[in-house]
Amino acid sequence: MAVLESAEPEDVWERRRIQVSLGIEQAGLELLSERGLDDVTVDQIASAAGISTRTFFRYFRNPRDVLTAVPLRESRRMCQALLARPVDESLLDGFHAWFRDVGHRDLTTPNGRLEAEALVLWSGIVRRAPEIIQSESRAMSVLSAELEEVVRRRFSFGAGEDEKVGVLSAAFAAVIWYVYTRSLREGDAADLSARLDQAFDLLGHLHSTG
Amino acid sequence: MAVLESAEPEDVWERRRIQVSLGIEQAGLELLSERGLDDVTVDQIASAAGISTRTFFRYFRNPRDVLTAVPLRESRRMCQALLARPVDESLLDGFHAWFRDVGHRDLTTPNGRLEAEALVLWSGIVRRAPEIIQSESRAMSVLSAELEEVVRRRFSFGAGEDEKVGVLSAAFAAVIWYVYTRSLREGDAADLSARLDQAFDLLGHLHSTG
DNA sequence: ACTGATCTTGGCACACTCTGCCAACCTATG
DNA sequence: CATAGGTTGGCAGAGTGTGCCAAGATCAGT
Repeated sequence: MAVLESAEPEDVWERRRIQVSLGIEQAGLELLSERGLDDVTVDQIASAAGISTRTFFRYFRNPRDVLTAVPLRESRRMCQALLARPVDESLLDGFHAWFRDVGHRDLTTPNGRLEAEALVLWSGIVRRAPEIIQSESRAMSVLSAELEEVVRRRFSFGAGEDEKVGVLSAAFAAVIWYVYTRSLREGDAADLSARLDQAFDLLGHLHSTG
Repeated sequence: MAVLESAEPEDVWERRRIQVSLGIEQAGLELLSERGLDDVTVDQIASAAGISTRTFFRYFRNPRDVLTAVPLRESRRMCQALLARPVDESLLDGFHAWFRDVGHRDLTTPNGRLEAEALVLWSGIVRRAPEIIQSESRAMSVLSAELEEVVRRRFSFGAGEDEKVGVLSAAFAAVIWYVYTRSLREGDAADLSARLDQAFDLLGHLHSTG
């Protein structure tokens, strides 16, 4: 399965910014992973990434945003992947495909490797400190907004149905996020697929349960 | 010694803390309302509330948390109200009742008035700066957790069905939050009820839409 | 190459955030 | 009052975050 490649930046400046950003992310995630969110300073991340403190703040607002950058990127990628899939495929199958392929991402490029490693580090941090999930819920909020375009197409909603699209996207995002983070805490990768099925089945039969 | 006072409504220290907290909230919300989140310092809130900066940090971590305290309290109250309702009532009817009664809260007590005023100020702030909603999404995450007890009872879920409870609570919280904040931005109070009906109807017929 | 337009960077100054510590103070209860 | 349990304000100090500016990188067009 072809992995979505971020548009090749023609611009040298853009490429450099991505490079620096990923460097900060890697250094930051490693520090966060070994010391915890409250015991890592910006100075530490900056010097580990080989940049000045001043420059750190040009890329991230604080160490927590380094953490949140990971689910934010995953959300964006997932929605892009969903948009590239056939519109008559069920949304659930789309999610299945994404979570199945997530381990198969393109590791031949340096950035691909860095992003894969970032996801692993993020997962470990969240697994060891589940209370962080709440502060990461901004990512779910963004996922909800990004899902709207996907939902609009899959369900063939028209122009005047923005609110329906929003409601469904919010519900899907919440369920996806809940199941994903719960699997992270107490399951293995294989669980995720079954849990997703169960969750969507439950949601799809709401009329009969209450 | 610490056994007998459990029946006591509130001891003096607790009452005082609530008083101070509401004072900070009121002063903070007024400042946030007129100046915006980025132009209010802790010093300003503290002196407006008549306390020291040091004391502010004993009640809130930062000005933003003053804002988030409002939806957090509303969530808690709503879940408490839902738990007090008949278990055979539909959840949607429970929500309707809550949002209908929210304007009828007890204004005969000083704290009741302060809380009502806080909600009005919060609504105004969110309406004028909708981008704040994302940072308030932590409140939705908490709502999801608090709804679990309600969902467990309403749907008569058993001991081994925690994940189902979590999924439904997450979905309901997301939908409630979406509809509520959307109504806030572009509707009037009467809209909320109809929008809720529409949203739950949509959710209840997921099996037929996709 | 040279020049200028454009962009990024690091260092500095400065205001603000947040916590540990401690002496002072309030409120019971005996 | 004496004592215990609790809250408060001030202060020191580390850390956060931004405006500003000089220095350096990149890449036209000349």
